[in-house]
Amino acid sequence: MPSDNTTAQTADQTLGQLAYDRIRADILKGQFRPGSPLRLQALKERYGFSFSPLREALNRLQSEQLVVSYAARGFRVTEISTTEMWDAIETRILIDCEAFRRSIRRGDDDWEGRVMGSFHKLSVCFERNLKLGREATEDETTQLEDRHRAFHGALISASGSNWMQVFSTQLYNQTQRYRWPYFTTEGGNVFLKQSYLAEHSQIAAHAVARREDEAVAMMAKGFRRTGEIIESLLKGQDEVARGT
Amino acid sequence: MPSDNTTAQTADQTLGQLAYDRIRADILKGQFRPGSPLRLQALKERYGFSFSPLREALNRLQSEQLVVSYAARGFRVTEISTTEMWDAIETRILIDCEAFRRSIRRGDDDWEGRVMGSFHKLSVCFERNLKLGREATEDETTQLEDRHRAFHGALISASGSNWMQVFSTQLYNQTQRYRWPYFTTEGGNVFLKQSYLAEHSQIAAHAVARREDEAVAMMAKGFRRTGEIIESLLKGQDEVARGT
DNA sequence: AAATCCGGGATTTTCGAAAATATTCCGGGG
DNA sequence: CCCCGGAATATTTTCGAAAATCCCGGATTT
Repeated sequence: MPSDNTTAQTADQTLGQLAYDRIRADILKGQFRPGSPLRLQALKERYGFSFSPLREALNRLQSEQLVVSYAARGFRVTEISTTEMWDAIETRILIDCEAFRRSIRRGDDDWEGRVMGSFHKLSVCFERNLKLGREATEDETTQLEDRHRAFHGALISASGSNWMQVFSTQLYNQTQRYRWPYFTTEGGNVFLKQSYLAEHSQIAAHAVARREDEAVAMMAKGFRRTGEIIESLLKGQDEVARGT
Repeated sequence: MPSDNTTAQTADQTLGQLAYDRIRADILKGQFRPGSPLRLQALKERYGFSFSPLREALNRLQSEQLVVSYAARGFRVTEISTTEMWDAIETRILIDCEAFRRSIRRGDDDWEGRVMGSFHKLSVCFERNLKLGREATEDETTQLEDRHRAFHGALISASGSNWMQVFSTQLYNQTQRYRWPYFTTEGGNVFLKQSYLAEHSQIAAHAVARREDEAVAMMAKGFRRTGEIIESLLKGQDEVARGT
């Protein structure tokens, strides 16, 4: 059922921007299978936008490597693979760690405020989802994911580099594609463990204490650990699928 | 006078792709002043494409930070500034040097072939333009620029990282915006000097000899030197403009 | 049997105009 | 004289349909 866009257009949101936001969110949450075609008719029925704003969105997503386009054959969701994941992770380590290092050197009180503030919000949400006693709803999971993103954004927010910011966001989006499926498995969110929160807490502490090397090393280690966990889960899944 | 697009569409080029290529090339060559609005009517008259392919192109360029869009107020060419330039350069150093290092470690004979081959083509073109005895035409300058780009692409072509490739290209585009104006000044191409060619020659030599640290250090130094030259030229230009 | 060559339907891409939105200009009031 | 509405104009955004292209299946040829 298409949503109602007639009332939208509040503020400065064009339909194209709205379509972009929604399709991107859906790709990041795996609503479209990697590699599957994004047919305009289907998107029109799903979202209620007409072709123009949809194409606008898809073209932007193409530049961000979330979709690929084939001349006169339309768009597809970009494939995922372990190799691609590690490329995104290692490149993110390169970018984020450098941006983090610079932020630790240059960050002022405002930066410290953003780091501790966003950590607090992450922490509160984390504990809340942890104590639910049931599966988290999509909204609850989305909120946690958003706060996690905001925290990492805050860490590097005093780097002074626009480009690192842009690239970091792009890579965060990519890696979210790999993480999200495991937020919503039967056994609950794989990453919803005290050890994860503790790790983030230590990163924040190192950051504001200006322990550059410790902070950066811990960040890199965290990224790699996440990659390893996902890799092992992916592998297990493959074996199940293959019946081995 | 709009160009004739009726015969185009050879191979798998859509009009949108064509528009993207041409507008991007024109932005990189400073055909549109930084900060100036890109009006659809004007673009339509200039290129002969209708709105849809033009918007398609602009949306893609937006994601690459070559244009900025304002909701319901259209698109503008992204501004340039010394700060922005240094951000692009320093970020490119981060990306390209790491990708270069990995290529030096992992590159096989094919990679060496690409490095030496593309250097040769650059070198030939360089010498040719140097001996012209007159101002280079736009085509001659474009050829030199393309081969310079190809050489830097070859250097990092064995990094094994897609993402670094993508980011490197994006940053190369950005920095070209700053370099191109000085390819075509009255006194001739500022960068058309033997010392520049010699530097690139040494980088290639270090690369195939697998002298990792020397190669990478020289690359970083080259990027920074270019930045300094442009900065001083920009400053001088400002003073002229201001009449000091 | 494999390869090639059509049609028909599905899909994307492009167009031109309508709708929505911004910008400019002008006259009136403070 | 300057500031504020408000119509007229310019521009962007969106729509729906036409044109171009692709895809699938069946018939024909080798």
